[in-house]
Amino acid sequence: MELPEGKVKSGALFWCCCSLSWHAEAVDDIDSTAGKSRPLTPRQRARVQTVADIVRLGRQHLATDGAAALSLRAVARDLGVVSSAVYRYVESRDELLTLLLIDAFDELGDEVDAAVGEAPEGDHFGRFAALGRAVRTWALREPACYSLLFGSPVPGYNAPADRTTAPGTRVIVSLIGILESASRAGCLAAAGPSPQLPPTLAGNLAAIRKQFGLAMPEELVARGVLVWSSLFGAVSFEVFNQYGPDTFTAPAELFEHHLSVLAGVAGLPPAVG
Amino acid sequence: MELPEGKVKSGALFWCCCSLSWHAEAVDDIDSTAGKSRPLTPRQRARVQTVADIVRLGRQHLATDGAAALSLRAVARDLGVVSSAVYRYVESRDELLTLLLIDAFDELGDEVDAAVGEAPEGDHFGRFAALGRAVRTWALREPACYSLLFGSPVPGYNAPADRTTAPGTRVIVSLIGILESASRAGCLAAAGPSPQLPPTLAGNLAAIRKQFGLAMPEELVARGVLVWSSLFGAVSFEVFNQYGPDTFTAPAELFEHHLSVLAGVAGLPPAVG
DNA sequence: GAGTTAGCGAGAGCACTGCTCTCTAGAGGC
DNA sequence: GCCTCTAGAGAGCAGTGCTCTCGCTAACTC
Repeated sequence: MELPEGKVKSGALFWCCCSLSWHAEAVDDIDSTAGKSRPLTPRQRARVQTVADIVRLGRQHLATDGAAALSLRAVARDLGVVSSAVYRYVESRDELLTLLLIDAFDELGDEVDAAVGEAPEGDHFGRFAALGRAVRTWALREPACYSLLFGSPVPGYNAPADRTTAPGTRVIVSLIGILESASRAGCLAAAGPSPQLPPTLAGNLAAIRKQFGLAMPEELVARGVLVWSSLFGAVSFEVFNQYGPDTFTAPAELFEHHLSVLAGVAGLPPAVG
Repeated sequence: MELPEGKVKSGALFWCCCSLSWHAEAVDDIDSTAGKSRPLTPRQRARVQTVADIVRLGRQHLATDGAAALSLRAVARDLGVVSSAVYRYVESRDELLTLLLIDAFDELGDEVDAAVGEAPEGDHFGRFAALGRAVRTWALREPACYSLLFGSPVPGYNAPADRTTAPGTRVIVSLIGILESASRAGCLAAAGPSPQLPPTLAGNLAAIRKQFGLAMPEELVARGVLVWSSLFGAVSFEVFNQYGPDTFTAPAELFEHHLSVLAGVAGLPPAVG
């Protein structure tokens, strides 16, 4: 019934302040009091450490068993503790999934930001390609995390939008930033003919432009959205093995080809001079 | 450990004769003897009917609970039978998943073929768009099946390649057929500049061309693969709710836009005159 | 038609899951 | 040094996949 719920619930291109759950609130309180130069008590330190251990072990299990098979009891065993004890730190299995979701989204976001940041400011294609390669590299390294974020929804699990929307939108925000700065530099123009935009879609795209203060035209925003979903489509096909094992023996070459073509779709010039 | 295994194991663009498993073999034997005009025995008829009922109930549960939560016990309850009884008909939960996988692949393939067949032979864009719309329509109607086929792999489950490869490749085979006939009609040409193909990728694409007897150049085959993964990327984003609920209020319009752009990427002229 | 066989369903059981509850020991805070 | 309060243990409930045995009976064989 609630299977087809997505990970990013309210406005993937929107986000607001994170209101944290009860456990996270506790940590948040700790942090805020720590900000007032009061050090953590030993109990608080132990608690933070234990939650971190649980997330770390959870990620290991996620990598080996997958999201749907993630077992709190197994995590408890690895932690050297009885199963009921972990409920002191994590409200439920879903809460642990949420923590892992945020962890993974942030790791992906960090790696994408770092990769994009390494390319020169004016090399728009280079920054776009760096983003794409960072997504692919992370996805291939962490297939279970990638599945959790971009694969089928975990049955019965609904990600809390207020905690996952911000980390979950970092890649598209970064991509839009790259395209927008190319547009402002006069380096963004659709190669082929552009279809006429129907009114509702045009309105949605106008809202996105307004929200981000974009100078690029709506048609190019629409193409950016297509490139975004196409990028993840290509990565998903590779991570989920949809090509079959023998069809492409050098998948990185195929991906580079796709990146070149997609850059053209987005309106980016193929390379810097 | 075995999570990141895909659904289509050996050569997604290849396929061979299906060798069926023990249960399916039994049914196969029935069919072949039936071919010799010997009617099914009452037991055999009952057996075929029961397996069909199990698959039907399994699909219902798949739709409501998702693949990872698919429970043989629940299916048994709905069948009005104790859980151990269904093991007479289905080897394991994984076997049921395989049956559902094949069922879903075939349903998708049938609907795509029917949609493509309705468009005029020479309307290459129309046939391409019909394929895309059929995939999207089916995916939105059967999100759980779509998740099973194109979402994260089910943990611990490995689809048997010999039984799933043929039904699993029907969409890409259809897409390649559309592009090839456009190419033979002289209606296929890449719009933008084409990147140089590195040797390994060129070799893989040459193998695909040879396998299908394609006249279209390798660069256009590569673009076809990109369009294929992009199509499913767009559908996945919509089915898995990656856009957020409020970003695009008319997702069909967005998809139509994507189809137009993707047709250009593949080298198809936007519409028939 | 009698005898045999094979398939079928029931039921118990094992190991596992998420999660709740109660109880106790002892570390932390005063 | 005392008291509180938290962390962990352990039992228990309801569910899962799957295996095994047992008895019934429909179907096949002679």
